[in-house]
Amino acid sequence: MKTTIKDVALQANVSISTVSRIINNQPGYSEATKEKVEKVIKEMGFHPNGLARGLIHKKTHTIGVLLPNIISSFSSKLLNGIEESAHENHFSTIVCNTGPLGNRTLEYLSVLGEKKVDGIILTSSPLKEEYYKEIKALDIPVILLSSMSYRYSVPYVKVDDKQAAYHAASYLIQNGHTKIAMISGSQDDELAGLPRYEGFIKALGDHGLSVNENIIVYGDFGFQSGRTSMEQLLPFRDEFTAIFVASDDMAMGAISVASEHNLKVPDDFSVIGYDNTNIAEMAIPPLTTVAQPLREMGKVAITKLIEMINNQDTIASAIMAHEIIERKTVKKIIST
Amino acid sequence: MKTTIKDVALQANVSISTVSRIINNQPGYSEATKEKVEKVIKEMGFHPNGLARGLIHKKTHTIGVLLPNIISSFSSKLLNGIEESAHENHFSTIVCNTGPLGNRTLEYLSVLGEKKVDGIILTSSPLKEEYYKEIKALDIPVILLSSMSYRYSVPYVKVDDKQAAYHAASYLIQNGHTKIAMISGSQDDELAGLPRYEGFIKALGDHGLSVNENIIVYGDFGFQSGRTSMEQLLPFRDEFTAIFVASDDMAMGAISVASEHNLKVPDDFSVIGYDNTNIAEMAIPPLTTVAQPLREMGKVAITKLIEMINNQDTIASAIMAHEIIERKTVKKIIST
DNA sequence: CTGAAAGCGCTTACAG
DNA sequence: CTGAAAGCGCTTACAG
Repeated sequence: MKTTIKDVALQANVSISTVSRIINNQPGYSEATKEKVEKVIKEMGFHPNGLARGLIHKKTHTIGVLLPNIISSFSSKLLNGIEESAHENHFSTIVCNTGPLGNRTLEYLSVLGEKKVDGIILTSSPLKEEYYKEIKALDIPVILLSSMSYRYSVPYVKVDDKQAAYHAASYLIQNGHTKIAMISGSQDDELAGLPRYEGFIKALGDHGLSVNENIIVYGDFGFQSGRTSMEQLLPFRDEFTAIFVASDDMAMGAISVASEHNLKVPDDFSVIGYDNTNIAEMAIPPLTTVAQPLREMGKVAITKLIEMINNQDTIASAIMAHEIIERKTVKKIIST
Repeated sequence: MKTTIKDVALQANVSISTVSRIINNQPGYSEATKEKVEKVIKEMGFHPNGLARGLIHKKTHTIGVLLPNIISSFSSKLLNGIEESAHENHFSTIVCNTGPLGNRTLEYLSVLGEKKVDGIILTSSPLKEEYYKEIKALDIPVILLSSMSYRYSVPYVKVDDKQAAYHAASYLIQNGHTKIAMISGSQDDELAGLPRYEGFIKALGDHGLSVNENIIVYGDFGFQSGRTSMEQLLPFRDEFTAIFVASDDMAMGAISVASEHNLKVPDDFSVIGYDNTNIAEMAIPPLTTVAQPLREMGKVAITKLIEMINNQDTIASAIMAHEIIERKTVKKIIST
């Protein structure tokens, strides 16, 4: 039997109210009773029941985080920032792995609703109408992380993917590359696929380069699809000197296929990735890539979410700065 | 204002008790009232309040998971198995990143206590006396994952590290290597440092090989320490043909330093890692390593924990099978 | 088949 | 400074 506030009150010979005041640092007791009660609390190892408190305050100090792929280095870093910042603010975080396509999102939303979380972070996936409706019905503050919605006005924190891709391509161009391939995500993917593709195309255009459709191929951001994408690119080997790859994992896949064909990066061609996951720095040679401040983004999301929880009102979104991390996979080319 | 059971009762013109019976599938109402009430529930979008339920049942259907390093691929895989299996069993999981040395463990234990989680999984860190005491005081079932305790009788699920290390070394020996270096974790680390070291030493002994202290160096399992360890090994370059590295991250560090010195794996020396993290398969060449069934281990931990939650009694521990994943970093040597 | 009442463990006016 | 009572949103005997 866990000891309750009643047990403490009995033992200390005071009322429940008094014990409550003391554990909540509210005025209304003498120093003497305070000491007496605190002694009993120590002795009995009393911890107030969070459920009872939550029931009264309508606050659980718990937030729910929905992630499509908990196992990826990308999600881990976001989660790391979220969890750390949540803990600093005395919030616990419930993780929900919604699956690759976010299939379990609705399920999780419903349990988060019953558990009365104070807020929800939806990461890396589009805000579908059904999600939005459920969240509205639940009447819980939400923030989108590494995602956004044109349709619904929900605050978000993310990087500008189009701009980041634009910079990645520009970086290649500044290093003398004019024939540039791309391994892109699907154009159906409004979050990470399309915008990176568009940024790439725009950079080429702005620098007076033409687009060569032969050397734009599509994967799903995963290692394996990087491999197959590279195989599609191989026949056009002499049409490019560099590749912009929309994820580090795909970049690693591409490089490993190249290496199997005795093609060396960056000597035979340059590569710039996207994400700056752990692998990027461990790769041989270390991968030049576009970094998103993932931990930082997680922290900002929490800060904003808590603000929403405390003052009901809407909050501005944040576009976080990306950065190109120069490592060893892009070679400066002297124009021929 | 969220709608409560009272609102539903009022609207449907029945008592609270009846509504309660209906949402809990308990006998005691006519088909007619059931339909009426369910209609109202839909209309009002009523979801029972989990806090109130938890207060009564003394069950929250929530478990707490303590991880020392949420961001590592190792922890992510464990967490993935845990979360998936928890969700299947209708449990939510609160993640707690205790920090590299588990410094925040006590803090988290206390909040998990207040939140009345039904069970706790402590992963990858030793069960210190203070943790054990707190957990006992909280009176919540615990299971150790990728960890164990000699001192306290707490169920655990892990791999036999000593045996796995023994196999890794034996694998090298079977491939003709007789001069084998090791990059180990600290011998002060009873969980992953000492046992892997011991398994390595025992394998050498059992195969009649002598131990060369020059080529046993110590890191902290991280990429950087793999780099510095390799630098310590370099002066003794001709005293080994293979290295057993106690983590994949360190193996990657070692290989990258080697590559900077124009040493190629496996042509110049072989490497076998430990963990089978994502990087292992993305590496060039892909890393031969010892795999732990991490997702599976997470699932087993949940299964056992839930069993403990339901029938108070103690549970047997599980030693999971490890496996050597043969990839491309170990070369068969023909004895000279 | 249905409802009134007590209770889960707390907090918060209210009264003294 | 202190306590009795009502209430947070439910469930569960108990009575009818």
